Amino acid sequence: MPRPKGVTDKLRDEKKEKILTTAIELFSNDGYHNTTISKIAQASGVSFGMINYYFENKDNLFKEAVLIPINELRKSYFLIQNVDGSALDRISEMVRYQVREFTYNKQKFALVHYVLGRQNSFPELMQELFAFFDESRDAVIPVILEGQKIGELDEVDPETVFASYFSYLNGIAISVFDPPDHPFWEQLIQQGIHLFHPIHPSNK
Amino acid sequence: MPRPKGVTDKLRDEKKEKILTTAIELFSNDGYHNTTISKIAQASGVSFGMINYYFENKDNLFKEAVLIPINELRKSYFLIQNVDGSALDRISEMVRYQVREFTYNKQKFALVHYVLGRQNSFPELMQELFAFFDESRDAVIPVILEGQKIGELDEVDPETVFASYFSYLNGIAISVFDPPDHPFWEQLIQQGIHLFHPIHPSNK
Amino acid sequence: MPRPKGVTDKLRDEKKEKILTTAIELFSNDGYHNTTISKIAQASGVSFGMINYYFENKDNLFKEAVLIPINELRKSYFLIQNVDGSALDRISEMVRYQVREFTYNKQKFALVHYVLGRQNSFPELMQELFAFFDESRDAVIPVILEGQKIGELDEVDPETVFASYFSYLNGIAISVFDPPDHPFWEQLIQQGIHLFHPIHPSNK
Amino acid sequence: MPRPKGVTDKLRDEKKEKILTTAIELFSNDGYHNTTISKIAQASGVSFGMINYYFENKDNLFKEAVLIPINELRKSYFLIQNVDGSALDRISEMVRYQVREFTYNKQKFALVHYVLGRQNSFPELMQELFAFFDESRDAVIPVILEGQKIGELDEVDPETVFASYFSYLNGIAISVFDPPDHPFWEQLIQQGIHLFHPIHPSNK
DNA sequence: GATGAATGAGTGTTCATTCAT
DNA sequence: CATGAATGAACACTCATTCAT
Repeated sequence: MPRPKGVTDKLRDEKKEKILTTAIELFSNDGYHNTTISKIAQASGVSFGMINYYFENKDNLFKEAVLIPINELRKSYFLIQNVDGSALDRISEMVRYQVREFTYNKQKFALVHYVLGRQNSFPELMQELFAFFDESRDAVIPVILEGQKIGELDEVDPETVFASYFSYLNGIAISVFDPPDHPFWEQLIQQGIHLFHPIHPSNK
Repeated sequence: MPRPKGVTDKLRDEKKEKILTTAIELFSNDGYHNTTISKIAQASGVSFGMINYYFENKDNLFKEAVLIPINELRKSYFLIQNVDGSALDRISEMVRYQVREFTYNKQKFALVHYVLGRQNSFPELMQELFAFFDESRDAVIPVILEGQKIGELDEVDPETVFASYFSYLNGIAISVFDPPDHPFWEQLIQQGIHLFHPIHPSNK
Repeated sequence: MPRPKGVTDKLRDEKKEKILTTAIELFSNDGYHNTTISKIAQASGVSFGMINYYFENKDNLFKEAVLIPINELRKSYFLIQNVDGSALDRISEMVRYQVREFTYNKQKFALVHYVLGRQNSFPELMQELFAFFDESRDAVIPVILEGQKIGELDEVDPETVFASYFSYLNGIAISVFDPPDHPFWEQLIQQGIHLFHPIHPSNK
Repeated sequence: MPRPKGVTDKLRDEKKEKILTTAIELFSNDGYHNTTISKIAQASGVSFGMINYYFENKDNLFKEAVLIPINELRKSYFLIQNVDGSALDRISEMVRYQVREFTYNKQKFALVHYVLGRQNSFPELMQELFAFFDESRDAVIPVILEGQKIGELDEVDPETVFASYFSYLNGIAISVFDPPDHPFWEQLIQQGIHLFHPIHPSNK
């Protein structure tokens, strides 16, 4: 008697999940080519035939794997919309949250940077990343404008502010190696906020 | 009659040079594994066998190739020491120069970021990069301190300032895609300087 | 209440039948290796697992599939024994019938020729084909002898005549590509009869 | 010092030749899929890497292999044009030569029949085979017409005669298994000639 | 009986490395 | 020095077969 549909689906999803988690880890540590399908299979406790069974081929697996951190990042940008407080408060909250995210999940985002560095090899994923950038910008710029209006932020071109912050985030992800809870990160958070040109009370 | 020693050496160096230039281009465009030795041979007009003759093996070639942009970056940081003007002037000059460098030679630095993303695969190069970071910091921090002393810069921890600027530079290299001469870059330069906390005359 | 034996058997046979029909089509169009079990399953609307359940393994399925056209051919040769008319009439009838068969079912016989071309791979099926040849010869030669006796056919070695006709049939099956109802086929039928050396009235 | 060009080329051609001969044998005995590249490599005393080096991929090797017997057949048809004697003499000579060829090189032609049976899989080779059929027809039909004109042959549609002879040849290649020098072949040659409708002296 | 998930042997292909010339 | 032919390890992918449910 064949397994009932629901059970199969759940098993399937759990297994896919496990494979993807492992794949993200290996792909970001070792790169696309040094990560073989059988390594992923072994590390995720699945027979290597199943990888192709679930993901069709290695490229597909890679794409699905990269989309996961991209979508997590995606969510993080919208945090700014669902938080109480003034514009600057919300920006600070977002920066703090994202820097932490990037810190604690360095590896995961390494995968995104891998794609950024191999634009020619993954055009579809690049599209996804561009779309992600646009969405993020559209989420953040209104808050910047609001902050400038109420005098919390200096009037600097919001596009520039956002692009520089976005770059900064990516930059610390690839070039800072301090361990997650090091106090240094708090200072990097402050520098991130600083890119938004907050007006200090004493300067008002 | 054998060629005089000097002439042979020069030929040899020119050929190595040519191979390395080509290798940097291919490695950064296509990644380590998609760049085959025979592609490099063909693109640099050198016979296939010579590449191994000159560089021992592919890994060596890659390492030598990556060291070139690293060393160019290295030089660029010391610019700050050989320029006239106040601390802030020198910092501004350096930021402007480096942002331009990163912009015009995006590809070349992509190679460095490739290594940053593959720490496990290239431990020796990582050492090189860490050393480079330290040297750069040691070159820039005295100028920051000087600027703070003479009241050009707000007193923010210099280590933090440098690390954030360094990250910012890398970040724009991987995530900004505007063409080199786009006016947007000027604004990104300003944001770079802003990370050093210059005190605006009006605030003084 | 279990199904009555007869009903189950019938279902089973219908399913096997359906699988075999599909298998013949796919095997002859695409060859043994390009025809996968799951393609057969899908095309015949049977679940993947059932194919192995019914046929044990792929090789068995192939063998059973090839036997079907062989047995159809087998029947066609005996037609000659159950037809009225003179020896030449019966030969003519057989040739016409068989050429048509080969024409209309080119695909089906392609499977037999596939085996003929892969003798080493299917020794058992080759035995079957040799047996078939012998049976066919034994059915046809008496009629040839009869025709020669009554002066309808020239006295040529009946073994030779049969072997050449048999080859001719196979030959047109693999090398003539005109569509089934093309008038050209009638002329090929005449050439088939000609191999039996009929004595034309005018020559008598 | 690199090998002189001529020497390399000769070595290369000899090796390609050896590989092709082996490939023809294996492909015709075992079919496309049961013949692995490493089997070919082993049987021809070449490292398996060389096969891809010389032939790019398995498909190409197969194509080159099939073209060899096709081109040999091609030549054999033109024999008819370069032989002395009456039309019937020349036809007889051709039939004898070709039947022998097919007999002695059964294996080699099996490859051609393999392609004939897998039309969908090898469309380019099918084009080649159709072209070959047309060329052969164009070589033989004038001789048939000549024979009919001078009263050596009965006036039967030359297209039909040629097509039936062509089929006959292919048919004996796939369905007659007597060893090459068996006297039976002589009789099969006679049946081949018979398809051209020679007028026997006694009937004239 | 019936299903399709799971397994892993087998193959084509790529490519770094070696080495004869 | 220079060349490119030769080798074979390594990998992605396919698919027949098994078997739990």
